[in-house]
Amino acid sequence: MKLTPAPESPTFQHGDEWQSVWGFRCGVSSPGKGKPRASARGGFTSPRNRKKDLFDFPVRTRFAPSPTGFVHIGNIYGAMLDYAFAKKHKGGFILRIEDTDQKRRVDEAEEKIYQGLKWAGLVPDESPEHGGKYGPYRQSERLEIYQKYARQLVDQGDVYYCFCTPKRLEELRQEQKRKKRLPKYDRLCRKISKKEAEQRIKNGEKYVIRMKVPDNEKIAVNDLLRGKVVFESNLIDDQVLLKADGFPTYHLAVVVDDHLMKISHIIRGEEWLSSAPKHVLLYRYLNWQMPVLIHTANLRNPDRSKMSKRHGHTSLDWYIDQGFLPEALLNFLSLLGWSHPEEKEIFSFDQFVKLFDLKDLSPVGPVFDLKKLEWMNGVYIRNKADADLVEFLKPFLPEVAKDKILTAAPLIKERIKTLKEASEILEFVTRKVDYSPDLLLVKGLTKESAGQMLEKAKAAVDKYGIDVEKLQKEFLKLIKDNNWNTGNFFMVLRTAVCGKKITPPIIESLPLIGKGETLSRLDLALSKLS
RNA sequence: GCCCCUAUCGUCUAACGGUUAGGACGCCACCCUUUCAAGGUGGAAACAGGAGUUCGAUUCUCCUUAGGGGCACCA
Repeated sequence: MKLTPAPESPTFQHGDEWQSVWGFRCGVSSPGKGKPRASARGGFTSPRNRKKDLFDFPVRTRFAPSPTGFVHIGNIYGAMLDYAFAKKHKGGFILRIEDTDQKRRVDEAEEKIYQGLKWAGLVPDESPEHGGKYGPYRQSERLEIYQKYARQLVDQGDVYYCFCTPKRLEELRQEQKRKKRLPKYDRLCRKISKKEAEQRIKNGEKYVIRMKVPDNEKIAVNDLLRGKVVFESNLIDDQVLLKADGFPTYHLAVVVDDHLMKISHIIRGEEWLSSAPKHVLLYRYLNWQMPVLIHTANLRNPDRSKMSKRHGHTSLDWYIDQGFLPEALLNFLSLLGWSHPEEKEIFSFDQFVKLFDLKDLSPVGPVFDLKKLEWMNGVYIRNKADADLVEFLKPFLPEVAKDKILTAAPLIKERIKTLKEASEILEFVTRKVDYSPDLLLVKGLTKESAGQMLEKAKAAVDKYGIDVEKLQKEFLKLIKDNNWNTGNFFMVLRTAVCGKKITPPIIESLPLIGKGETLSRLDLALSKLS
């Protein structure tokens, strides 16, 4: 059995740096130091001990989503890693639209991707929108390119024409499934001579192009996180590369594009690891240098399944609508599979870019913990200057005037975890919240005593207007003079004015309502008591 | 069915053969306090199991178990 060596990654500096640059050595086991698990598999250097990263070629990463619908939070996670790694090395971050599946294409999806990236601040250097020297960046616009390489592979004899109908393939699969065998193409058309195949094509027969996968080989994939992963070629299907509609499949397109676009590091989800040997084969057939491959763990639902709509909130839009701040979301996401060297939890994205390294990523799929995200978002909200916070708050408080939002900002920033919560906590500002009279009878107060408190509070407001400092003094005096319970007094006032027991500090909230409305609400409360 | 990946508190993670296994979210208690928060202090909470290797394994190897991913003319 022949062993196919793991293809080498792009040019590297020779000598000692090699290992530290790539974080692994191809096919050489590394004794001694290194992340234990990894060193046994391929010899990682220790992230903490590693030398400076030295690249003698520009780092270029790509985010390559399919425009099939909404932007998934996992998309943002992946794009963030791409962006951070590229920027850390002063390299390029490329957006490529993988729209080779006509059936699944959704028109608005591409626009959503641009918006999502913009919101998150992960703006690509090259994209269909921005252009760039390696375009077009939409795969549907690169058809001739794929066809050209498909032709080359035909000429080299590394691929073959296949005329099997989808129906036959389906039946084949069913049969294999029934026999509990590996579902795999039976290579029927591999026997057809090139001449015959070309004749049949001339006759107008529909065909696809499949790659010839060699027998009895071990195909090694070098993954930056997992070291060398070896696959049996016998278990790999003769993958379709060019579909009957002339579009490439992912496997052809991704290899051709990553090479032509000079992508140095392919960062993609772990679901691609199984098809990586196919790509290794294609790089070999095309005689191209293999980029660095890294398969990152997918985000998980609390039940550990791949994060999906069924269980939680996966759409970026949901997070935006809830009022999560982009910097909070990125900070949270950066802590999935990675940790700050000083164990910090809160740090800027710039810090992350500086400290992040692909090699330090954990191969384990992290559960997305919304509670922690909420906490972190709260931290970011609290840390924002009031004037800045106002801008973020405005869309969530369409009925509240800007100056009132500014007044409210310091009162609510310690009480909300998402911007959306502001609308609930400030509900009393724009409307009289209805409540039951019982609510005014705090801790066994009688109607009379509660009424007395409100009468005197009203008199104070009437006299001093909404002057926070004066009211503060006056209310405390009233409490002392009348020998009231401090908590009770403020709670009665709070309920009367806001209609609920949970509000920002009550005196400071009065300016949000104004004198006239405050008096009117106190009157309403008094009438509820009589 | 087959292939591949993975395994530290409930969750996110630190640990690179020798630690009272550290931090964060969440949870509980107390303090502060006009409610709620925020803040402060403290607490409960983990090395999946079994064999090796070693003077010594959370850490290295193997097996088991469990979880995840993949096996399309989808990406």
